[in-house]
Amino acid sequence: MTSTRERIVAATGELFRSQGFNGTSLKQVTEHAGAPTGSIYHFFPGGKEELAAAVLRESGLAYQQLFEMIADESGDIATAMGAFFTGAADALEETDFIDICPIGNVAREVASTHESLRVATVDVFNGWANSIGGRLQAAGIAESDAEELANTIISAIEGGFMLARAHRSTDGLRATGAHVQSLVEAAIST
Amino acid sequence: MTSTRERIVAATGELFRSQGFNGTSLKQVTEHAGAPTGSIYHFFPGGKEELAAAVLRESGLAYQQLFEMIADESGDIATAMGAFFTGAADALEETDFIDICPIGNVAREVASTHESLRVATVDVFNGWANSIGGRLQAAGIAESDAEELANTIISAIEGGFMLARAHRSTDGLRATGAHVQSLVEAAIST
DNA sequence: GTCTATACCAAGATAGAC
DNA sequence: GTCTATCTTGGTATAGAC
Repeated sequence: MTSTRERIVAATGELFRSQGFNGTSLKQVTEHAGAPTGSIYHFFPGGKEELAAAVLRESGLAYQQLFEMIADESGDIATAMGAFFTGAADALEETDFIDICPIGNVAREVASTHESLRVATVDVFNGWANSIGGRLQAAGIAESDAEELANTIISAIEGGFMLARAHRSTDGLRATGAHVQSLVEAAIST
Repeated sequence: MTSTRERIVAATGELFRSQGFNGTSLKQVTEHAGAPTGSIYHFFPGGKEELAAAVLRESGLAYQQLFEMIADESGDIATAMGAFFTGAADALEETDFIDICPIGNVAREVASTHESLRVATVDVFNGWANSIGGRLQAAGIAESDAEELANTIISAIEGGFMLARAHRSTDGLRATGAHVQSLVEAAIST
């Protein structure tokens, strides 16, 4: 029993994963969501841009919660990061290399063209950085170092997703996960 | 005295940097290049997709040559990587955050939708990986380790570009450059 | 709040004169 | 090989009945 709004947001997120922002038409959204054209403008009067902002913020939060869950289960942050990469790699393989962060897919498309969406992606990235950075600080890393390391980790994740989708292989992504894990371990032990 | 073909490719590359593949229209290309519509189809009978493939391959090669030049000047590969990140960060700031790798901009847009362009991005990434990996091997790192590290470096570069454009700040990119440099130093010293 | 029809415009691509 | 005019399609967005 999902609401029309939820179906529209979910369908847009899925399409963003495989086609990005400019590559996704609202017609495709309505078809996948099983909703009429008018519903998009009923729930999102600002049209495509407002819909996209909602998709970015909501799926960004979902990924953050996923990370928090993995971090809670893993005990220490270094192995948690490794587990996050492994889980993402598995998900990619299982979905023929499309089930991947829609935020990163859209971020470079809109950074210079849609200011409201650029801001939405930054807000999401900052939320992730706070989440990861907090865990790093809890492991004994100084605040400014933790912040920088968190940003590097996010860079490696998003860049790793890019290479994995291009190569249609997760080998590099898994190796990058191991590199990130060792980087975190080194930062904690110093 | 640039040829029409060169102007078209250059204009498309610039537009890809700020708007990506789907966000760039052929009309914009002709306007920026000062060329008529027909010229695009004269030089690139395959239309937008063939033009894009040429842009990706040619600018990919240009970045590879830029890296080789920096690596030659820097002496050791670890400081070369740091210099590459710093140079990219400077270029970003000087151009209001648009002068950035068009390949990475386009890669995630086309990976699941335009097979010929996906292949073009992979070829470019492999060229970079060989270039960086060769330098790492020359510094004494084993072949398979060098290959994996090269891919992680490329991930960090492309992901770092993404965050820098979203944040409109190069602080994170510079910090990531330092992290990459230390990762390379650690790999060499073991 | 749901749905259909449609307005309006920009996209990629093509034809054919020069 | 250059350029203009145009075809066709598909895009976003809106109007208005129900």
